Amino acid sequence: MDAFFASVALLRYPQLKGLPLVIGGGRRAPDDALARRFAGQPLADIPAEAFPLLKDYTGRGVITTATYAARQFGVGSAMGMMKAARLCPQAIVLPVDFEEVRRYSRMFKEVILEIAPQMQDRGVDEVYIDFTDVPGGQRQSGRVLARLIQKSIHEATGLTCSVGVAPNKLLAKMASEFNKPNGISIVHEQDLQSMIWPLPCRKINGVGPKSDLKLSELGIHTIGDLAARSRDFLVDRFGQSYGAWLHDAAWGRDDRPLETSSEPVSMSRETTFERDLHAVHDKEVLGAIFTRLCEQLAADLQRKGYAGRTVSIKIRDDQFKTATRNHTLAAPVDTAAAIRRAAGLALKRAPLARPLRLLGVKVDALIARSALDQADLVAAPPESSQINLF
DNA sequence: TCTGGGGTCCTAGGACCC
DNA sequence: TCTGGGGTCCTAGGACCC
Repeated sequence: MDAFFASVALLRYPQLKGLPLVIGGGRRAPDDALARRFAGQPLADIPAEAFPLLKDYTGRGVITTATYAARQFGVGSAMGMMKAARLCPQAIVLPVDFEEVRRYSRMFKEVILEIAPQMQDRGVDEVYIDFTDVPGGQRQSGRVLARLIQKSIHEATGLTCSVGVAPNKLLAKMASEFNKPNGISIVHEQDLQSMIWPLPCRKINGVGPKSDLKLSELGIHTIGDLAARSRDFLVDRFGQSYGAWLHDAAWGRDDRPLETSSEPVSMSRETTFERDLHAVHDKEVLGAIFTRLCEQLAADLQRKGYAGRTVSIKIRDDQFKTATRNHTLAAPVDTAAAIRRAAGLALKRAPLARPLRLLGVKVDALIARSALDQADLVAAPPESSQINLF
């Protein structure tokens, strides 16, 4: 989906179309005040001048999505809001409306499933679709079906998307980036040299900043450079698994099947504080946050019907150093009290000398509740046995 | 100028078992 | 005398993705 979060916001506030708009910013909801000020009026009647600007933003958030108008100024996903504010102070900021985003996510996926039932979910705004057995899926190398999907999604939601068609997921993902927004791109096996090899290695889904840096230190900048190196060379420097994978990726080889369903492995909740907090000095407020995270996580698990045996905590200090500790139980848990107790044991072993900016709780090794004997779930401990760390 | 939140997968060392 | 090989589980960190 093209600039998904921002596009969803523009459906609500069409008067902002064409203006630089940035979505993100964490808990703070900059349009709360707006909603109060214009209560009772149609949202589309709120003048663009009334919206909050990036230059007035203060906080620790990052950008989730920027509109194409905002991207012209060099701002983009994952950039800190304060940095973005210097690059494009006049951009309008809106928070992510998660409920609305999830609603449109379900809508566009339903449209696709009606047309092509073999679909793999890749998060809120992305899917893989198998065209193979869809009637007409091969016409004009898939262009006809791609166009039908775009048109159907647009009619149902008002949103645009970009489609890449290729022999496998790796190439299709790259192809989908070629012609944004609202584009279609087709990559055939024989296009590898002309369309894929000139691209920077970073364009491979699975090559991030660290590997990209290491590659460029080896003089490998484009995917063609990568393809020119031997498998052994790459295995020697990147390990058996990743090295061999890099080599295959450069040659456009990918035999991963489409996964139409999957079971969750972990669930977590974490929060970055508005100001750094210290384990001793801010004991009470940290303790309250800790308990709240456990309650939210338990609610998530119960709502989705899962329990897990490994409970982890995550902390990040003022120097952005992250540490995790975990505790594995004999039986899976899904209650706030049991999670809090196990997380407390893990937290006791964590380094807590420095001020903290983030605290998180995670449950791993999940098992569907339906697959569990009720008796396997650890009963909530009595109040008196709770460990109060902070 | 600091850098969200929710995930998956991989690596590597150590304990422990046969 | 100086010490196997294989397997599983647990723990911690890290790369990467949306």
